Amino acid sequence: MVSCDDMQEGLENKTGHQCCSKRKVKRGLWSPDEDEKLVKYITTHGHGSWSSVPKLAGLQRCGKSCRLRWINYLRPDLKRGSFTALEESIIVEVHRMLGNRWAQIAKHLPGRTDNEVKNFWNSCIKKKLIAQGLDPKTHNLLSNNYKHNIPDTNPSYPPLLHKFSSISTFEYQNPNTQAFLESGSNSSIGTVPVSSFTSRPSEFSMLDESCMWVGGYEPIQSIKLENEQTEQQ
DNA sequence: AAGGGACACAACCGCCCCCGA
DNA sequence: CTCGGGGGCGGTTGTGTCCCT
Repeated sequence: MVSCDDMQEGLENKTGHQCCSKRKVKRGLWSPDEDEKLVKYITTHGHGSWSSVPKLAGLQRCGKSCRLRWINYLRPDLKRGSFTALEESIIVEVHRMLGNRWAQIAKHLPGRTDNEVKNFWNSCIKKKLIAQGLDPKTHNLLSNNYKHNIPDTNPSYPPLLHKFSSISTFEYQNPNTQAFLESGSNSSIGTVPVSSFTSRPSEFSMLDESCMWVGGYEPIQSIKLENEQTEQQ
């Protein structure tokens, strides 16, 4: 049996990152002791240059490995646990607009990492979309021939969308906020500046000018909605 | 109880971009 | 302008766990 470290020893100077090519680095799962060292160092000093973190923190790891461990697992502001229906709907909607730009998508989900979103997409959402007869890449309908081979195993899909039966007022600090209007099962039918948003669509989602999701969490703008309800599309 | 398939999640790889020398 | 290093990102693989047979 060849251990990961043994294999790595042979490969060390051929592959891997340049930042760790000069040092013997450990790979694989992080031990609680390593986690503790990394957390202790970063909370005390900040990460600064990641390439120097392992040395200064007393770790035999690559700087990139430290960065990844911190960002994906050790960061104190991480939200653990299952994705909520709202988070899922945000992922689907943003993915439809941006594609596989996981880091961008993750920015719409405070406390979630790009890796987490990517894993959730690949292990869960992708299958749900396919089961619904939707192409997970384009979000368009798949061909009938393809759909016929897909079992109807996910009657609960599509994900929950916020549905507003009426809108009384919008109060925006930022007039550039965009509303992405939805109509039935169609994709977004257009974007309009919210300041001129006078119709009352039953379903919509909004992004501000920096593409931050407005409806998903603590709103940037003050939005007053009447008769808000959440239901299956 | 054992084994093997499915699944979720952690971690790594390799490429690209940016920035400073 | 060019080059090299650092960091960010998406794709992929590895590993542990659960569940079914």
